[in-house]
Amino acid sequence: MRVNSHHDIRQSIRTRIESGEWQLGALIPGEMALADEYGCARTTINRALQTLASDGLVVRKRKGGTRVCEMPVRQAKFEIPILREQVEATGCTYRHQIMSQKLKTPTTSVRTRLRIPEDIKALFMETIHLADGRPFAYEQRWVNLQAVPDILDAPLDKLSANEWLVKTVPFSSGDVVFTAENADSTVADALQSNVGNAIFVVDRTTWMGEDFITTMKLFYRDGYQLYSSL
Amino acid sequence: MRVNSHHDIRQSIRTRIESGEWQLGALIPGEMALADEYGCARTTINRALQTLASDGLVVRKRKGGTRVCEMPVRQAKFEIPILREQVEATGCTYRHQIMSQKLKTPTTSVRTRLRIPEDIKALFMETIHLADGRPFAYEQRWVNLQAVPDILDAPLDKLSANEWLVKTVPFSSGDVVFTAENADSTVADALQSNVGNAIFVVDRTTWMGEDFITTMKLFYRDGYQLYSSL
DNA sequence: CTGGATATTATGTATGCACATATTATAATT
DNA sequence: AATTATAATATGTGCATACATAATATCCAG
Repeated sequence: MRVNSHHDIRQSIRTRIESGEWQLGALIPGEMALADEYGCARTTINRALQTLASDGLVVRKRKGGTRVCEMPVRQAKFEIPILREQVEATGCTYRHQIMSQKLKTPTTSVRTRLRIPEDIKALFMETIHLADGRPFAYEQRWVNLQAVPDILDAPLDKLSANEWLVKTVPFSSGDVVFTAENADSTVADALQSNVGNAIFVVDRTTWMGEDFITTMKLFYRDGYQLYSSL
Repeated sequence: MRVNSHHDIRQSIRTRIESGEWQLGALIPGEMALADEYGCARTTINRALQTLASDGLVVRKRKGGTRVCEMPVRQAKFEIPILREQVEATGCTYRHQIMSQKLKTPTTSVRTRLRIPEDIKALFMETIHLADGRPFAYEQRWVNLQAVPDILDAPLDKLSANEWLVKTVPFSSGDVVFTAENADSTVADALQSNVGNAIFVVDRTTWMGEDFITTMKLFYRDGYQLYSSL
């Protein structure tokens, strides 16, 4: 078994940090010293430490040396899956149903988010995503037609707007806001739930470079849980 | 300006991918070819590509070459801050108040989560976290005393259990579940809210190696938003 | 004592080289 | 034709080296 791979060394150093061998914020030995200790080249240690740094476990500074991160930031990470995949992952059959789809003048808030001029219309659509025929999530979406005019020709009954956009504009950036809201009658109706029920809501805006593409609000069915680990 | 750092090259390749120069799933030139094109060593290209791979932008396979990721996974990432910091980041003054704190026999569900034997008690506490004197979040927490007996000696009125645990067991792992719940009378009371209001809830369990340390449920005040970007 | 030039130091990065390893393509064998 | 060796190939990794860069320490002049 190779024992001098940057991989092994990284794991070893990680363990030593987590075991408390070096306190929070403490300076750990320099690359030369570690290379000596592990019997490898400085390059290898460097690589291991750089990885640990990008993982947020240590902080490195030229001349200052490497020290254990003072306040190890707990980062939760999770994937934002396409709804189809999210549903199919639970073993259910996915289907979606477009409730409405029309060109409308966006509200001021949407206009601001998507940087749409005042007199321009945008595509508004409501979709229900179903798992085994039961409502899984209700989606309200605005699409900026100036950014993606082609969506009007897309077969949105086959492929959800979400999927079409992911395929068409794969490398967009975005932001996400999670909230809890009480269902109003529209949402309760769409999800076959009751008015007032607590609904997990995801609000997402997506852009690519200068083009603001879409903003949507996703209301998950009662009891939905978003799981993550840290 | 240096133009041959792996950093620059990585950015360049990233841009070329995002611009669509190489389609989704397409094979991109080999390391040798790119090294030639950029006029640098293969090592440098290798490093740039490895970073891109760990970012999930490309997939690399020995002999298979490097290709643009078929299904670029959207990953949202966010930090789980200490409540004090979260409150102070909004410019408010943080204070917390312990409502109750006692040794109790945990419920079956908690016993399972924390791997506590049947006849052993655990520490249960309720805390209200305040921002400028107004309720910000209500916390229900169980602490496994077999894992961290010292918490009984901690000045929990000065330092919240959360902070004490982070300082004492800094490198623990955990999982997190986000949900929306309707406030019951206990929660509504603690948050000075109304029964039935939609509450954003975070449920978290933390362990370190084999030791299960704590599990807690955090009820945020009305209108709380968790923000993230992708 | 203070400000600023200078040396020192730990990490950052690029390179050439050698070899390892996984995977595919091809050839040899049954 | 199917199976099994073998070669070819792109990436993975380690090393020695050289130089770059940022931050600190030191020393010297005023």
